Amino acid sequence: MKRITIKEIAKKAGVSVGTVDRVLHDRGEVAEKTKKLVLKIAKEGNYSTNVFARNLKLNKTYKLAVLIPDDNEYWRTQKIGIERAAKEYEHLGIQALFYTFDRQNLGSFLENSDKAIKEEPDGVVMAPLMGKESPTVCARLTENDIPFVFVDSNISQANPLAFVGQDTFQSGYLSAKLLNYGSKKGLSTAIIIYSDYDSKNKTLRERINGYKKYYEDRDWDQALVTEYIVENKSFFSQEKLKGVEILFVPNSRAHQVCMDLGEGREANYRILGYDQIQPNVDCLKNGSIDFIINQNPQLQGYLSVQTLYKKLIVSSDVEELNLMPLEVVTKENLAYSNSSFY
Amino acid sequence: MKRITIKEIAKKAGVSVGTVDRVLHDRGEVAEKTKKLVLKIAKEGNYSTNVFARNLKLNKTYKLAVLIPDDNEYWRTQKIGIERAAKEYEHLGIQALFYTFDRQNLGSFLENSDKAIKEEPDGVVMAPLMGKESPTVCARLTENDIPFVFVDSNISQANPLAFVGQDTFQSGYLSAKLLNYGSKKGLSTAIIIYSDYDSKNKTLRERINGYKKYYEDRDWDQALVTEYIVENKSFFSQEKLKGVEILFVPNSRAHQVCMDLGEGREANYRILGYDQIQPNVDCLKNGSIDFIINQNPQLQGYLSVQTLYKKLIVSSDVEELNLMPLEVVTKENLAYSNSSFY
DNA sequence: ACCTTTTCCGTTAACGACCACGGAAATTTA
DNA sequence: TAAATTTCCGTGGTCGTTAACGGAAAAGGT
Repeated sequence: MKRITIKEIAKKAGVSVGTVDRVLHDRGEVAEKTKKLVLKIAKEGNYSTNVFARNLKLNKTYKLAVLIPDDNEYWRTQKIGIERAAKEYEHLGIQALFYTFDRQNLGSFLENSDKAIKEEPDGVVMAPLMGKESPTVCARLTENDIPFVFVDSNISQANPLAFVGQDTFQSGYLSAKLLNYGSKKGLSTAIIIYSDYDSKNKTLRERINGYKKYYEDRDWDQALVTEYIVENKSFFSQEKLKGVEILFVPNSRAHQVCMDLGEGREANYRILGYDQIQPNVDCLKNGSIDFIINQNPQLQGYLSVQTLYKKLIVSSDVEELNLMPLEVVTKENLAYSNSSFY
Repeated sequence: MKRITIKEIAKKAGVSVGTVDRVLHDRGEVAEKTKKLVLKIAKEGNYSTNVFARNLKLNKTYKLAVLIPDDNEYWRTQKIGIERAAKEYEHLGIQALFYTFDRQNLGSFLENSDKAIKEEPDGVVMAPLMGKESPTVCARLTENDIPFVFVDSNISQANPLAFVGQDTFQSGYLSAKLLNYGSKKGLSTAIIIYSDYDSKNKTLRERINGYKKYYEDRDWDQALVTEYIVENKSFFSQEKLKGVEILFVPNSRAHQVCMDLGEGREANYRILGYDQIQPNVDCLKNGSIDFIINQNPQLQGYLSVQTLYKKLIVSSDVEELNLMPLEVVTKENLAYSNSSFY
């Protein structure tokens, strides 16, 4: 079905292309009557702007500000995905500018977000990790009509253009299923949380809740699952893990657990952790970790840019919710979830 | 970094844009000396064609011929992915034309592929399921300079633009890991193959090989794994499955196995199958199937079109190997691998 | 009635690539 | 040497959209 062009609309409406353009862009200076006529004809003719002509004329480079941390492999992988997309869309006018911040340092977040906004970007990719301050930044973006996409974490009230990430609660639920496979009454579980910044994380909480819900749904003894806040490795030399069969590590520190356990003791437990980072991969390979749930950080980064590309350049509708699959990584499918981008 | 335009090249070289254009398109009618000069300047200026200007001028709709089966939910889901991508890229000039064929009927494949090629498509998405005849079709496409992308199965010798699918061998290997979780010496396994057309499948064979390799790598007793060709449900009333702990169904028929077992007997086995089709999903939900390995058919379809879009319209490099993750689906992450596109 | 302001609309020149057309200069042929 | 080719190259129009600019007509002001 052929689309009508501005010129054709102009002819049908008996006006000039300038007028049609003013109507379609709501630039004013056109009588109500002609406006209605033009809109009617445009609709009937199935008008949609010609992406090629539009961008050729505008000849614009779209600046995307990327507001994420850069302090570990997970975020560096996100960055790689973003850079990959940016490169791919480079000659279509996409340009990514990074404003990496330090999660421990609120000032660094505020400073960088401020710098980012001052640059007047056309779109923003951000990780809304700062519970209180992120909404403020989003408010400023909304005010300036700058579309923004969340990666990793979501704050749906902030009304982002899209969210790219994972369902954390469900990932905990799935973890319980995997780890308890073959058991009829549930296995004794220690949830290991190192007492660093990650322990206050909202994501962490939801994963744990998901895990516990699995036991609840099966009427298994809730006492089987215990949370431990670990200060240092001396924890593991105590007798706390006696009788425990499962170690559930709801963040990327599973490799740390293996190391701190020492002396091949990790073979006594079923262990599941998060994020396919190198130290975890090593543990998967040598068999000390059984499962890793991967969040596909590279794909997240890639999709966040792709979403903004679609919005800004192609002006097409975008998926508001891009949930990454709960990707189960084991020693056996490691190579493939690694080599494959998707 | 700004890219040089044709006009700028012309100016620098002291020739007209027409000449530059002839050089860049190798249309001849230009002296060797000027040709070299133009190419040098183009290279130095980091020239690449402006996608917007190019497509505006050409104003072309690219016909993509899609040569796949349509006989089950898996392929219909592939089709949905393709349609989704086609719709998304519609106003960029992409148009998908379907030539669905019947896998049982060689004539239908030949007829449809012939029809497809006669339409002179700009690109082709195909499932090379016909071992002997697919290469012939590919040869014709190569002859006519029509790029083609394989989905689901690969024949790398045919030199496709890209392959979108899964690593079948590894998926079998992973299946063995999941099903034997918690066991130290391997569990007794029956591989169930219904004696229909699927049984001759190459994909099927590779999955089984992967499964067996897992036992081999662990020095488990190979006799633990037995293949059964099943004619009909009477098989299950015999005593063949006595002592068997695992049922590995290397295709999408796991639901059939559950049904044919009957009387809740499926609860006695650990069962894994392939493809997240509705009957399998139902079995996952009621707990009769433990794991499904999903091949992400919708994503496959989507990516195959996206690949051709990149090649034809954006003229960018494309990923030659797009391996889908070995997505493990359980009752617990079902909703999410369902609702999520990626 | 005349001047000023506002409202409304048409004209036009890009954006970069593409290619048909024609024509000058160089080369070959008669 | 003139005519006929061949080689090589420039011109100009087009794709659809955008937006600056200017101008006519209508409305308002004195």
